Amino acid sequence: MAAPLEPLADRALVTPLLAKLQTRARLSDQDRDNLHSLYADAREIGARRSIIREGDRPEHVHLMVEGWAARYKLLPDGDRQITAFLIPGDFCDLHVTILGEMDHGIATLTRSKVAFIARTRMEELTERPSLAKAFWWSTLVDEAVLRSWIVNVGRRDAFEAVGHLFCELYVRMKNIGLVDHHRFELPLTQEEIGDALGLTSVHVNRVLQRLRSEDLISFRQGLLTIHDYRALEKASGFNPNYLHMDRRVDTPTSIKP
Amino acid sequence: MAAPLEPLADRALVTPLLAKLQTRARLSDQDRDNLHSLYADAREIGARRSIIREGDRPEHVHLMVEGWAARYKLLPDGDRQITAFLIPGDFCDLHVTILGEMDHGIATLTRSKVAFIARTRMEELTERPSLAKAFWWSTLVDEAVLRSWIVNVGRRDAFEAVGHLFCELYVRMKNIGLVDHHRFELPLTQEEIGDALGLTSVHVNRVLQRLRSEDLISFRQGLLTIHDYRALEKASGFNPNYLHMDRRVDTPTSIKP
DNA sequence: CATGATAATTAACATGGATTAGTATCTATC
DNA sequence: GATAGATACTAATCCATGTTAATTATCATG
Repeated sequence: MAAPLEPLADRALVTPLLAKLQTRARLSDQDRDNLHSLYADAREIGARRSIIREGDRPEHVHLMVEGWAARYKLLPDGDRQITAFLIPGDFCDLHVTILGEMDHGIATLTRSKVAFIARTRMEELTERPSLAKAFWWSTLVDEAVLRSWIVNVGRRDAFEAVGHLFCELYVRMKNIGLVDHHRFELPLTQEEIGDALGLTSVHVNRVLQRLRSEDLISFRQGLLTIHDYRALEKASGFNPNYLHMDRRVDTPTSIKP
Repeated sequence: MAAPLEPLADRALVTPLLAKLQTRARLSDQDRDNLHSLYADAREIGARRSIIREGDRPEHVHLMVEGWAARYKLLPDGDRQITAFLIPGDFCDLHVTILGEMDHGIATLTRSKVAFIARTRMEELTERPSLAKAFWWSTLVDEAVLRSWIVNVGRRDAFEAVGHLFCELYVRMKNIGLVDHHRFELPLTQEEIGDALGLTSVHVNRVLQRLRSEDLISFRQGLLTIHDYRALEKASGFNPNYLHMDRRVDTPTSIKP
């Protein structure tokens, strides 16, 4: 339960999780209080640290508060395939209660803040239909993103795939208020980008050069600027419909991180 | 509501849906009756017919009763990426109520029987916690399968990818009682296999030849026989853990289709 | 500021799978 | 059982991406 005397200021605060869930769901003040209470046990985790491993049966649900993490699977030969990038407001393992055992691992990419939420607390929350529905929506969008990644890896060439990934991350980051003037933190190495798209870091490098030479982006020191979003969208065949946000991407939002 | 005088014989019948959901969930007789009632409005659909298209806001949830279908996305250049094969017992679009608009299409591959279920009926059913949980489990497994496909397309070579797909379909078909002596109906053209794995039909053909020449499979006239499952599993790096079935794959089951 | 660690870049070469263009075989239909 | 349309199979060529490895840039830190 949330503390009884939650200050109003806290209610005004829009966390990434809240921003994300409000994309589609209408949430009451009490829903918001409940969501804020999830941050109670937020822990700092260093960069490149494991959050959960394949085979684990974790006691907690994990929620990204700050920083980036990746969901990945390892192959027998040591290759790694990243299947999702997790940004603030994303749950790492909403499902683990039902599936039992993790079939993949999750690790931070940057120094992060991760909220640990007891499974029972999660179950309490999902008894509220509004929150259950909001979480359900969020899971379904995750699924739609996975489908889109299959297309990216299966049918787009490297140039399109990188462009598409950048468009997706731009929209997702914008949705939680973390884009400023077409610019956002993208703390990924070229190898990590390659591990997400089934490419080598060498080839990712080639593609990035081309994206820069065509004046579509700047990308240095973990900051990505998209100079011409429409052109990038077109060059990569990006259509944001699968992210299921009603808001127009270009509408400025007043979300504060 | 199920008919009040459902004959007992019907209760004994194990449909693919029931077989699948019982993999993990314990279901009461009433749950089963409710599930059987979903088949009330089952319609025949010819091969290669659209079930839903991208952009649709369907009135019904669709459930595969017989036959095969595919979930796919089309690219601007006309390329197609299949993101899932749907077999009996699979829901096509459990999510559409919440996401609103389809971000991909679904079409039959063979002549099929598809149950049409009113959205309101679905909502009634999910008020039963046992069924809500069973559906939730099924959605999460679908998500795990998507992750696995990303690995398949992103990191495995064509030979491994085809082998991996065959292993997955073998386990899924076995789970709903449609495998007989390591042999099951796989009514996919080489082009459809390619569209699922990001390969051309020409290359799929080469891979199939190799799988045959290594005595791993037979595949003709829509029937796949896996001669050496363990070897195929090994050659393709298949690990069934992501399908989250407790049952051992090799345990014979008594399910009748 | 020297030291190492990590990441980005470049280059030379190798290759898996695409492309194209067939031929052969199957299946359905009249 | 003749015909047409799908599907399966084969072969030659090409290119996007992988591989390997060396060089440079960037970053953290004692």
